[in-house]
Amino acid sequence: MGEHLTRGRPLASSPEMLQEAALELFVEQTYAKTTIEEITQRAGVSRATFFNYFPAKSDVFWVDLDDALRRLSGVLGDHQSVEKTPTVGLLVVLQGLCAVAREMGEGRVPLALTQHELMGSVHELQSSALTRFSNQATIISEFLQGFGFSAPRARAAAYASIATAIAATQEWAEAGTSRHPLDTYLREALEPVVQGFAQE
Amino acid sequence: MGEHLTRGRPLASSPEMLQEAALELFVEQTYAKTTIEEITQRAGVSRATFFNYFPAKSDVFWVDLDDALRRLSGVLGDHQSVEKTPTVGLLVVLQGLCAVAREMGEGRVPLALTQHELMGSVHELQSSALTRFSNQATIISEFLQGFGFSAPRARAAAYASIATAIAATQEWAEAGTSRHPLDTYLREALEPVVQGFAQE
DNA sequence: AGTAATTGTTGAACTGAGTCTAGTTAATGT
DNA sequence: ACATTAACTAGACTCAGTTCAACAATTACT
Repeated sequence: MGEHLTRGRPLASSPEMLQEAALELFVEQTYAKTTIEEITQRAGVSRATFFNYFPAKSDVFWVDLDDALRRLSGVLGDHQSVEKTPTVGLLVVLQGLCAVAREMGEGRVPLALTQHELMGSVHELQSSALTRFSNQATIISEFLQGFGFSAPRARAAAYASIATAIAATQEWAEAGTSRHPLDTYLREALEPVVQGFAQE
Repeated sequence: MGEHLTRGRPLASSPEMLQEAALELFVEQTYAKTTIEEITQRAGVSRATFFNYFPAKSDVFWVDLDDALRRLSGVLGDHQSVEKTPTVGLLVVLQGLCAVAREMGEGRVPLALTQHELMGSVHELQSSALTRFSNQATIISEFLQGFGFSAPRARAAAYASIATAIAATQEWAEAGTSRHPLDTYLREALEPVVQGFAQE
């Protein structure tokens, strides 16, 4: 009995536990004033252990969004379409974004989206945000190259799509609770980008 | 004699001096391994003084680009056009970007552009990059609102334009020395964005 | 049962950015 | 001279993130 699924000493915590502890503290006393020490104390582990679960304090901010972005990558990776034209590529990206956005509406909404004002003030969050942008851009850019985009144009289209999606998401976040679902905002904002990069 | 233009103790250094010292060190031993202590030592002032000239170490990386961005803001701010339509607004932004890019070709090229690989690895640079993005986005967004864009669409267009300009600039930087001027890259990359957001 | 291998936890020391403050220095103005 | 202004400096401090060696808890093998 007591058989674990893995070898070695079992984990004393989990990303979820740490995230929960962190979120409570962020709410109580803001992100900036919360130290890793406090987070790990509340979760019942030591400071050093934090870094077994997250590479940086800012990453607890992104757990849910990172999930969503992984799902998006999955959707794009799995996609099998007959017609490999630029237009189709762009539409698949748009559909993927919207699908992920819709799923999110049902589950919990990433902190990174609800608290996006913090991006303006907290350096660590800015840094971690750009990392996400960059990673997604690479994925989408490679995806689009599979649909006949040249490398430069794929990069441009990927950057534009993500940036526009962020703009839309910020509008959505700022609109408060009484608003349309996120994917409506995404579709409306991205329409010109898809149009523009589809031509020719 | 010896009259200064200002009261009080005269400055012992300047942003340019510090930038120069910093650049030498960055080249000699990389950005990450260069400490503020070393930079100020080479410039002949104390560590604390560094923060009289720059809010953060990463800012020495941006001096030239910040200049360029200020010129862009100037161009947009000064602009007086008869026709205040969305299309014109977008074209003015594009022209502004290209003008600034052309001027840059003649002067010194910002470190932030030539060393953009570093953005991938150095947290502080990522953070400072996003700050610039955000500031420019606000400026361009407000500018576009003056041309009949709704606030959400202005934000989307601003984000898309800047992101695409960055994509183009990265292509240009990676193309090495034998390449077309930057503004050619910008025009080509931004054409779809302008097209897309110009349509009604 | 004993022991090796594996994996996670912990404390401790360290680096370096950024903040803050109290005290000093060099200029101008009166 | 002396007051005022503004910059410089040294030092202490906080905290994120890194590194490492010691230790603890589990499974696997014999």
